[in-house]
Order: sequence, then structure tokens, then C-alpha cells
Amino acid sequence: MPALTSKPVPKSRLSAAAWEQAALDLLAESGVAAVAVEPLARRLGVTKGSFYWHFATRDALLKAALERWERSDDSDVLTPIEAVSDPRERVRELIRQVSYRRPSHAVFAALLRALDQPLIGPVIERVSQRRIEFVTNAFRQAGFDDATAANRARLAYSAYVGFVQLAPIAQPRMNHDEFEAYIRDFIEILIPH
Amino acid sequence: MPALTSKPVPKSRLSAAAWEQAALDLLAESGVAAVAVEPLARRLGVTKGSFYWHFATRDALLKAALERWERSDDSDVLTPIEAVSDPRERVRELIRQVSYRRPSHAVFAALLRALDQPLIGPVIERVSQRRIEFVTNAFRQAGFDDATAANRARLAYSAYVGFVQLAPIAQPRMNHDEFEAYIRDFIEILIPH
DNA sequence: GCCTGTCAATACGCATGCGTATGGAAACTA
DNA sequence: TAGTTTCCATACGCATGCGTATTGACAGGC
Repeated sequence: MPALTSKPVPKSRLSAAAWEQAALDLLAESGVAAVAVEPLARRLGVTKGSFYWHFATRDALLKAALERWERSDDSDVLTPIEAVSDPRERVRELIRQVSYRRPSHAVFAALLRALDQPLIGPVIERVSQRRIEFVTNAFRQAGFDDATAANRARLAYSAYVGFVQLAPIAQPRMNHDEFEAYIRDFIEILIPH
Repeated sequence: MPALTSKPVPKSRLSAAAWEQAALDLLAESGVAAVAVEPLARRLGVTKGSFYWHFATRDALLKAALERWERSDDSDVLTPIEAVSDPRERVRELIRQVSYRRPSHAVFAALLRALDQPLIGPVIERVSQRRIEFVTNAFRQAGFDDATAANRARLAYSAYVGFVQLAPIAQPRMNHDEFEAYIRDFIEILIPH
């Protein structure tokens, strides 16, 4: 039974894309600092001799992986939700996405904790900008004036970021009903009536 | 001119408290990972031979420093604000404290980014619990029922945490007036009228 | 003035991480 | 089948961080 931690067996030979995906998986699980060459290689069942054929440096891998994530995050999360016409329902759906903690959100949470690093900061900055604009538009369509919509969007996004950070240590661990009630209040507070 | 980064000159001989304070300073500036024995010793103008006389291990220092911070954070931030009688004004004052980014908040922001570490998680957990209770009480006094007060407090605290995290990369860097307007909306949204 | 306890310097061993160099095996190509 | 390209293993050098061991300097108590 060869199962140390995950999958220490190389299917065949590796591609750069495989390294990038593995980096994102590890990133989501254990944070940016854990994305190191040797551990990744062990996980893929090879040695770092392989890695340095595909990438010049560790930062190059990180950069490529982040670009991959940023692309997929946009098209997987925001774009589908844009189809929802009612702005209240759209925001509700956005929040619901978060609660289900898809892999993309785990990556986001991990990146938030490494905002200070030069490779990470700009990514979060761009993603945040787009998301806040997305929510601002929803609020405008819900009838708020521009300034109010912007501030409510900032508040909503900050609350989202804070929630993502605090969720793993949430005190008595909210159950499903409590969470639904919280979301109801969340929406009601941000978009009254 | 012996000034490399800060103060590489030992006043005399060091105490454990001096190490703890230096650890908190470095923590606030560069995060938990930066709190390493040799860099700290350099900063204090000694070598690690000194450190291991005062502390058995690096984690022991971190633990002591965190206890020190947790104590002072309670008495410096929450307790003084409890004196403010009007709940709206109390929350407003709490938020204002954050905006001025006192050292204690820089420590908090750094700790948030290391929530996964076993020494950090419980500290943030306790501090968050107390703060959320504090805000929940304010909302109750403002006339909300228990469940609503709790959810609004969660939302407010999440927004606070998110704001602290995002502030360093805030897009066009809010100016003072914009920030004041944001705070006004923040209060208005959370405690209408 | 000695002696003991307090604080610190130096030197070491060990681990982990990055990146390089070089050689080998497997796969594709001609 | 011979040769080239692609992918990977092994071994090394270097840096940083933790913790230990040993020795030294300087204080105060006697």
C-alpha cells in the first residue's frame, strides 16, 4: 500500500503544467511557504533534477502557477455568476460560492496570508479590484448611487476576506442553518428590503 | 556611523522582557516568520549565546511575546473604549482606533497571516471571541435582538479583519476624507438611523 | 579581594531550502 | 539501429535557521 501522503507515483513523465497544478494543490493545503522544490518533487515521485529542467527557479514556478490560478478564478467564479440577473440573488450566489470552499478559495485564502511577498501582492490586488467592481456594479443595479454602492461593495468584500480568514478558527463552528441565517442577515444588511 | 538597520547597540545587559518586546516589534514589521533568533540577536547587538540563556527555545520566546501582547491588547484597546456610553459612538471609536494603525494592530495583522501555526491560532481565537462579544453587546444596547446583534457583530468584525488585511494594497490609497466617508457608511449600514 | 551567579561570545552539528553540474535512461527521429 | 532530444537522478556547494557546549567577562555578596 504505497500511500505516504498523497500520490508519490509518477504517471509517466511530467510536464510544466503538472508542476504548476501540484504547486497550486500544495499551496491550497499548506500555504505559500510550503511550495518548495524538494517537497513538491517528492510528492510527484521525482527529484528536483526534474524540476529544474522545467523551471529556471522556484519563483518561476510560483509565477506560472499564480497566472494559471488567476485565469481560472476569473472564468470559474465571476463569469458564471454574471449570468444571474437579479443583483440581490447575484450577491447571494457569490457568497454561497465562498461557503462551499472550492479549491480556488483555498488558494485565495492562502494567498491572502502572503500579501507582502512581491509575487503575491499584485495578484491579489488585481483579483480584488475586479471582484469589488463586480459587486459595486451589482449594488448600482440594485438602486444605490455610485458612492454608496462602492462603499457597500468595499464593506462586503472586506467581510468576505475576513470571513475566509476566520472561518478555520470559527468558535463553535457554525452549522448549516446558522450559516444560512448569517447569510440572510448579511444580504439584508447590505441590500435592505 | 554605526546604524545598519535600527539599534545594534546593547544598552547594557538584556532581560527576557527586552527580547519579548523586540520580538513584537519585529513581528509587527515583518511577520511571524521573521521572528528568528539570530536576526533578533543582531538587532539587539548581541549573539544568540545570549538568547538561549533567557529562553529555552524560539517557540518559548514567541509564546511569551504573544502573552504579553494579548494582555496589553485587551487593556489598551477594548477597556478604554468600554467607557464610551453611546453604542454607535463606541463602535465608531473602535473602528477609528484601527485606522490609526497603532503597533498593536500591526501585530494583529501579522498574526492573522499565521493563523495556521499552533502557537498563533489560539491567541487570535481568544482575542476574536472577546472582540466579537464586545461588539455584540454594543449592538444589543443599540436595540437589536440577540441573534441580529450577533450576526451584525460577526459581519463588522469580519469586515474589520478584511480591511486590516487589504489596507496595505488598497488600490488608489484612500485619502482621509474618503476614509471618513467610508466609516460613516460603515456605521450607517451596521446601525441604521 | 575572592567566589559565585548572571549574561554573553564562539564554535559546532544538524536540518532544510535553493540552485548547479554532470551523467544516465527513455523516447522520438531519421 | 544509430543519434538526438527530452526528462530525470545523483551529488555537490552555499545559505539560513535551530539548538548545544564550552568558555569568558562582569557583577554583587562575603
